[in-house]
Amino acid sequence: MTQPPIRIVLADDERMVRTALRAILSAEPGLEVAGEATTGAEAVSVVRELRPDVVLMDVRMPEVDGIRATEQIVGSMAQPPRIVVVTTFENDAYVYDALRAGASGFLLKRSDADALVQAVRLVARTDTLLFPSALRSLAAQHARSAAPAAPWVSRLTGRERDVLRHMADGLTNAEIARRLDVGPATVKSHVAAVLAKTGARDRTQAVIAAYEAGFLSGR
Amino acid sequence: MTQPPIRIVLADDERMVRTALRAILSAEPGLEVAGEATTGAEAVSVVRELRPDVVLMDVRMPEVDGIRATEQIVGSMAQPPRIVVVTTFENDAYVYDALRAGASGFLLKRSDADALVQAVRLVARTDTLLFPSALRSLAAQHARSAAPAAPWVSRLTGRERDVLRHMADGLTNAEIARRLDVGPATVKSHVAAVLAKTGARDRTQAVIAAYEAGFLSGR
DNA sequence: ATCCGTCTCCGCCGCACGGGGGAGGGCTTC
DNA sequence: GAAGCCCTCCCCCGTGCGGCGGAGACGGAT
Repeated sequence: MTQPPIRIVLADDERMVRTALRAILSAEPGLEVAGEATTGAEAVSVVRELRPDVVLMDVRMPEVDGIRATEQIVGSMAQPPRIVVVTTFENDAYVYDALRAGASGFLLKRSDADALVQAVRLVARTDTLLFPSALRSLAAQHARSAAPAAPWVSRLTGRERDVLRHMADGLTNAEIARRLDVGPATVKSHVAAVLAKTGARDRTQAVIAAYEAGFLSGR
Repeated sequence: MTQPPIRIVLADDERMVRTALRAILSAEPGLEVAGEATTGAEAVSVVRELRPDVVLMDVRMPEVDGIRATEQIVGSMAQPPRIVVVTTFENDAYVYDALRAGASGFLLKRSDADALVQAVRLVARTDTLLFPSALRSLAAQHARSAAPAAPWVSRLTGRERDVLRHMADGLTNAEIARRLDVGPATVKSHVAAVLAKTGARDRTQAVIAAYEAGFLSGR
């Protein structure tokens, strides 16, 4: 029943945090802290060298952040370790980005010692609580529409948004005019403004921009 | 340091599975199997009555399946329990549907006792390993594009797919012709075919259809 | 040997679209 | 009260687009 210990690398720029994590994890039978890193870049090289089973990765780190480091590790190793991203807030953006980058799990800094240990043990096993394969594509898909939060969207006037939404429903200018109860010429003006602001050449490109920017999020 | 036990409800139509789960969980200090259910409908009423902390929910169950039961529980209770969906395969569809329904985690049936216990403990804590709030919207978003798998897509010929992809990049017929190294008239023919098969009136509607059908999944 | 689907291309026609430029009324801002 | 922004609407013009009908060439299926 004796198994090889779960080897862990800690990546966090604050010494206090690393010390605390190490203290908790080292006390656990079957867990072993193999190494530490204080920057994202260092994390990548340390992980590549030590080939641990699990990496506890802070999001905020100098130079290269945790997300990017995760990306590089997952992208460059044949059998990358499970990476648990440690974060302070339940910030949505972080979650999506980290999933897309290849993280296997999340841990909030306010979690207690028990949760930490359990999370590490769990994520070290291959197929327990959810994700990698399934969520990877899901996150990738979501990233496209939620990531940039396009700049031009905020520059559209209210009417222009109305018109763009109807354009994205595949309506002609005349149809939009009827829906909005205005003249066709008015719609043309709004369409022209939308094209200018989105940088689109024609209505098709404008609709594409709307989709890519997640402009249609509210249906 | 003594905390109230984590109360669990098991929902699975196979007695063997329930017995096994109960044996494992009951042996653990701090865990308590509060009740069982053998159908989705029964699961809903049992959970509503017992108000457990965690529900282990099988996907395949007579009458109402686990996904639907999860939906009903999460949708009808002010403070719904954490629901862990138990599944045999890493079937993508199940994962997405379950997330959308409000499940908090996943467990494969082949998981060992240890993983089971850890998963339950973990998911019982409020904010440890990821999800609910964050993944809910993510899953909802994904559902739209992954659900139907439009019928017309399979009817497109290879060339028509090429053309549609370029249409969805916002190119004109002339530009597509250059990219594909064919005459403009040829592209027109393909575009006409695409419009007919997608039921679109113009290229804009065709592009919309492509997006809605998740036709652009591969970039 | 025949048929059918696919890919390739042709002409003609009508129209919705988009570009350019302008104009008036209503609103807030300063 | 002048300046700006937004919404509304007008004309003219060129053209990309889509509908219609047709055709030749290649391949696989029967």
